[in-house]
Amino acid sequence: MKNTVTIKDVAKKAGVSISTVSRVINNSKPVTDEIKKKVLDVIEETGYVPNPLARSLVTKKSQLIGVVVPEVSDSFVNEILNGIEEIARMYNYDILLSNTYSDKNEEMRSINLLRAKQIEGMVMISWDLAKEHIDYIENCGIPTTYISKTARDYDVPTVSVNNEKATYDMTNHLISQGHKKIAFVMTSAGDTRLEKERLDGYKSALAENGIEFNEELVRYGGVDYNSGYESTKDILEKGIVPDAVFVTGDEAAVGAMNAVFDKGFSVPNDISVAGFNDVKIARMYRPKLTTVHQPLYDMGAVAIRMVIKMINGEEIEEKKVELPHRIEERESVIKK
Amino acid sequence: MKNTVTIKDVAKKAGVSISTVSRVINNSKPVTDEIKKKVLDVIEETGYVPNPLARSLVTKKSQLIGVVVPEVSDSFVNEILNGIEEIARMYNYDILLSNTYSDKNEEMRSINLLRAKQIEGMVMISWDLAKEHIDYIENCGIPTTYISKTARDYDVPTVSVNNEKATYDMTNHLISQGHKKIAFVMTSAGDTRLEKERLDGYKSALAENGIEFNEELVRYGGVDYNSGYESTKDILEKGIVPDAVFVTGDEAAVGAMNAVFDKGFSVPNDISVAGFNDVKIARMYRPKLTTVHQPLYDMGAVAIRMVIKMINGEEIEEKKVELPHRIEERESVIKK
DNA sequence: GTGAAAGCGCTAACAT
DNA sequence: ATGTTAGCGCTTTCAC
Repeated sequence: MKNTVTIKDVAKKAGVSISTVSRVINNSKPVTDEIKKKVLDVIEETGYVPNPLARSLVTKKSQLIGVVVPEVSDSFVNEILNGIEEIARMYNYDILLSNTYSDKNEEMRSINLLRAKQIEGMVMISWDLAKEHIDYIENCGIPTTYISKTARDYDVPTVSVNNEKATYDMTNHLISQGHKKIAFVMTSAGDTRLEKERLDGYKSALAENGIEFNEELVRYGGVDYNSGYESTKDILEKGIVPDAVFVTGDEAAVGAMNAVFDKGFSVPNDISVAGFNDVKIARMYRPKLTTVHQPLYDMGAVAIRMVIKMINGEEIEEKKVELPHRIEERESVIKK
Repeated sequence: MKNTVTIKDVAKKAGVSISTVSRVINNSKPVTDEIKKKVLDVIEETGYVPNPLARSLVTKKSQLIGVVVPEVSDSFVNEILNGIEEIARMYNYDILLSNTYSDKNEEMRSINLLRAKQIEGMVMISWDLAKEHIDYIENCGIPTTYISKTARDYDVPTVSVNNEKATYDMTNHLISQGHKKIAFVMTSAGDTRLEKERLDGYKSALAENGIEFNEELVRYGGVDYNSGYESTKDILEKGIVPDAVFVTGDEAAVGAMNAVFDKGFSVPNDISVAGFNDVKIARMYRPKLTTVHQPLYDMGAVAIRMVIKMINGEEIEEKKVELPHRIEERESVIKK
């Protein structure tokens, strides 16, 4: 029923040795044109497809790249995934996918599972990647690129945008629109470099414009809708009414907008709201979300290209790739 | 660097034959407790992991299931994917993912790629699956479950909700809220059974309530935001102002709401809008979308369970699985 | 330029 | 209960 025709069958039918067949399918050694044609014909005729398992067993190349993600259904994740998938396919790699639900144990389990499957490389997407896991991966020698808030702290290949600059830019934009009291809702909780960078970007924009930093205006939470909602609600319930709230994630920013609505204010008339990432929902929600655009598809594409380079033993000129961001002005921020 | 310890190494170190090692790791034949412990110790100590490639080569089992999807970033798709992923992992299968972007050629390419990778089974998610592709898959003998608007027309395993009933229910709900002039925006274009079922559901609810069917109120389009937007805009621009618009997809329904807004109407005060699927955005958008809830996660879970059953040669009692739906009343539909 | 043969790491008869 | 051996389908020396 299934593809049961092997290299042996082809060899026999073509009246040559299996080595010759191997040579023509891999173009590994010169073969007489005539004999090559013959073999190709037989392959065509029989519908022979080389068994990659057998091939991998000897070459130690699986043409498999593992991708571990916190959750496919997160839009930040799946827009990156699109880029990974497309480039991988271009290079004839297949993607082995693994969800971790941001669970540390699941994450380790995924790594091991993928490793056992003989993946040649890996793209690791994680909100909050533990140092031990990075060490473990690096120790296994699996060529890996990281897209993670935390991985940027270590000497491993990562791709991201310039978060400090991006945060700075948006804060500045908000200020330029006349906003002074700007709440800052961060979609991360730990003490990571990314967080520090973002906070720095926020603070320095404030400072440059002579606005005093106010700890009460900042919140730490998760990337999801709910975190944004709760953080913003909390601010409002503390009696603070900011001019604008800047949330470092779009789904969370939508949560923030809803919290503003639910507290009886209007976006953007009473309070402006800005996001970060520019995922699909930023364009679908009304008011359309003003946000920091990250080239998510490209980030995935670049990440997997780096992995493939490493697999091929090529040197990576730049371990810390930073892609350009921009402020995407839409409707949720207006001049005050 | 990488896991280079093989079964041979373990055998030598444990002072037994490789068959014995094989037996303990597979629990395939009885082994003396003492010797088993010894082997286990060595495995522990060396960090030995069996090479699944070699194993697959002989057993002809790859523990790989292919999943082909139109696009990971579609929320309908990725919520299903979550279910697939989790159950697959439970059964120790890995997921090989392939995006088709709804392109017929890419779809065929994906099938062949996955097949070459020796997948044992497949879940096929497609908006509009060609008969030839189904035939091809079935002909290859790859155990496959389909989640597709079109596959339900054929004698292959599928999972879905009862679309006629679901459409009927929502239309009825709308009518019960006092709506009479109900626009029906479908997220499919072809002449498929699903489409017919949905249209039937819509029509029969109308008929039962003595409302005349009006061709001018129905539109055919895609599943995306934009299709919903354009279809609804078109209705409004034809000078038709419906009481409600029922869109058979949530992202498209959000598009519909925005079209309503952009034409100067309010949802739900002027026009009610209902969706289908109940994906994340239905809960995030304001007004929250009243929609037909489909158990997407479960659909994925069931689909892959069916595939695994087929792989194991078990009989599938029910080829056409229908999961329960329900009307999720939120804010976008109100009494007229 | 082509074929023979070894071997990748493992499982599954077949012996013992 | 354990060891020996023959492959699984392929690539790759190594001869010719």
